[in-house]
Amino acid sequence: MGHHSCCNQQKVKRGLWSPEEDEKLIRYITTHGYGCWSEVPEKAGLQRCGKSCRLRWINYLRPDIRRGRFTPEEEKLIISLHNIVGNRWAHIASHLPGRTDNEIKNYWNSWIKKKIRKPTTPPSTSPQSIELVQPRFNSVDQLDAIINQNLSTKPAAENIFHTHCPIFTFDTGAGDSRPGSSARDELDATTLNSSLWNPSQHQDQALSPLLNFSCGMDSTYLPPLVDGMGNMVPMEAQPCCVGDDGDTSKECFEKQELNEWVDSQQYSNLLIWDQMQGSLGGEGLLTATTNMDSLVASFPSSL
DNA sequence: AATATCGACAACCGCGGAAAT
DNA sequence: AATTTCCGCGGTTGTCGATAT
Repeated sequence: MGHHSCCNQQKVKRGLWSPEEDEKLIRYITTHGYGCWSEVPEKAGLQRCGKSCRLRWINYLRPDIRRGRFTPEEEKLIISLHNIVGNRWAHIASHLPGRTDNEIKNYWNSWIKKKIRKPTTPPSTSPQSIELVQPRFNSVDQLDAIINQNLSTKPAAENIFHTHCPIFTFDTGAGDSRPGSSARDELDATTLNSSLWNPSQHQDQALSPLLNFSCGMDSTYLPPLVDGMGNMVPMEAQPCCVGDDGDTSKECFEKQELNEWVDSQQYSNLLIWDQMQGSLGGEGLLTATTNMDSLVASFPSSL
């Protein structure tokens, strides 16, 4: 009974690692590599269970670990990813080189505490980073459900970026989506700028599709436009999710540009949600979701 | 000045599923 | 084919110096 625990040896040390233990583990892993954690303790001369060794190496000792405070870019990415995939820390960490799931999880939890501590903080005094996590339009639960369902029905999908469901944000034109700006330049440099998707078709810059998670992101976060065989898949043959970064989208919405754009698209499925409150304090689409809700509600349950 | 609380970080635990036997 | 072992993940607790009471 209870023998399934990994730490059932007689002499198992627990708690914080000493420098000597670190030394032993580093020496062993750097010379032998790792493949079987369960045999590491014995071979490295450590009174630990393999699980503890793995954790220590992955989260602290491995050479390519990245330390220090999160950069603003990393924070934004964490928030954006969490908005979509929730508490999938390992998945989020996979998009932040050198960061571990544990670190991100700790960071998020302490952040949430901060947020809960002062639920009614005046905007003038609240840090911007806290404003950024103010979500989002009221059907986000539906969004999560749809995305989760989509993930679970695609066996090869490791994460959302490896599904056949591209996710885009579009900026509404106040800033980086202007022609010649960095975001547009970045867009043009990606595979999105192909015969399948021509940004120049969208003369209204307010509706130009951008990379995931607002402006300035690395192109590696682009969802693939290939199927499982490596063949290009026409955009209109794929389900598509579109998000907005929120800065000036209310204005866009009021001008009906968004609805017109949506109507003009040929995606088999189109989902729109408000990704986060804009950095400029814009109210985003979450304040005008009449069409959002109907869009979501009209989704085929198979998606 | 002593103690309680906080916050950032480190580590542990059980679980589900993969891999091995 | 069934059972055991192992691995990775996410929730949770532990540690300890800093800060507040």
